[in-house]
Amino acid sequence: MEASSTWQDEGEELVEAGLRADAERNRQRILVAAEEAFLERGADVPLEEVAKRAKVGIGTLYRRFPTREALLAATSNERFLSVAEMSRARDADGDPADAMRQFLEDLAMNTSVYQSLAASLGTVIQHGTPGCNAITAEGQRLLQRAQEAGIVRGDVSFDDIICVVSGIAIAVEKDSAPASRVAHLVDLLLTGMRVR
Amino acid sequence: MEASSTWQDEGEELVEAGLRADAERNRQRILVAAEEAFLERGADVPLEEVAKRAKVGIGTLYRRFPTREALLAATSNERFLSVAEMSRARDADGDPADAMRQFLEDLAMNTSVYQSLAASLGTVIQHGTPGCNAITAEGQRLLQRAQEAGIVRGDVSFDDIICVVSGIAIAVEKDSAPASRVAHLVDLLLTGMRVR
DNA sequence: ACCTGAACACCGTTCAAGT
DNA sequence: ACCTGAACACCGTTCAAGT
Repeated sequence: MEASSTWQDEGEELVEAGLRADAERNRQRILVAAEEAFLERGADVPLEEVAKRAKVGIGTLYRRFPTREALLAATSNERFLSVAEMSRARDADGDPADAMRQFLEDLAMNTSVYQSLAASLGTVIQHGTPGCNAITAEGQRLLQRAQEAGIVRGDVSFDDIICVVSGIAIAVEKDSAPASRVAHLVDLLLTGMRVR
Repeated sequence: MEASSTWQDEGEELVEAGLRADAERNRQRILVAAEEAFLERGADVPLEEVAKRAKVGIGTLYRRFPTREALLAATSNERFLSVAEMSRARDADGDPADAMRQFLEDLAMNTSVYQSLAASLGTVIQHGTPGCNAITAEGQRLLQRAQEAGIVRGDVSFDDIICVVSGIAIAVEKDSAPASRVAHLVDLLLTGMRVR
């Protein structure tokens, strides 16, 4: 998945290596337009509308983002990066269990920013963007540390967690009080993971 | 949701009341065709193909099943009924915790029979068919008994359960070893619900 | 009351022509 | 190398005409 593309961090922006200047400019405009369109109309918004908002031809959009998931992964990139970073910062001086809880709540909340993004979290998370990689790395790190500390059962995998977080995010998309429901469901999951 | 339609149980078959004989015949053929098509091609199969297999006009399909979810609820009806019935039978002489575990595993497995049915479990379950009602009733009964016995936390709702079961079913749809994974994830959920 | 399928609308995806 | 948008394919949904 996107194995051939490489990424460069330039300050806040994510830039794909080796693109001609005009192509990179178009790419950024597509990302901005997609973010807007996803927020207003959900992850199912017609890609034609994204192209129209970005003022590029539909072919250009397909050239950069061959699938809807690739586009979703790209627009989620910054959000995912910040979730991972906040988690790393928190974990330095806090309780591992609290760090895990907060990480999962953040992930679930950030997976329900667009209507119907949650259903494809499992696919999106494997897209190899820096944000996706950061989430995976941080999640696995927290999981391993918690397991070593005996706080989490040994038979729980990161995959299991992603699956249940998807379920939580799906439920929350249709919910009126997202935040408290997320907290409740994450609590359920955490208790489930804890060794008896 | 289908509030105006009434249902009659006639042996194994579910028959909608007040339909002309030819209409009821068509309805049954749509159900058979839909079941086949969903199994072979997933819950996303074009409705035109279902109509073609049933040898009815597409308009007839829309007349009986105004939405895809209504059709999914109808084809899932027998499966859901049998899940609820098996659960009731089991519960009579067994351990309440085991009854709950088996019920959740059955529900998750039967929610992943068609590719991409799981994503709409939350919507489908509210469709008022006998099967959906039976699942809801049985689930709530098991939950209440388990809570009264102090086996399950008091702050868990049936909604919470449906949500996590959806997540499990979604994960399992894409999985190669469904049965064992379902068991593992249900175990996680159950431990989560248990009072500490 | 019910059935049919043509007609319309909408969206995804490709690709020939152009810079 | 990159962009464009017409063209094609496909699917959902409605509705006038028919039994």
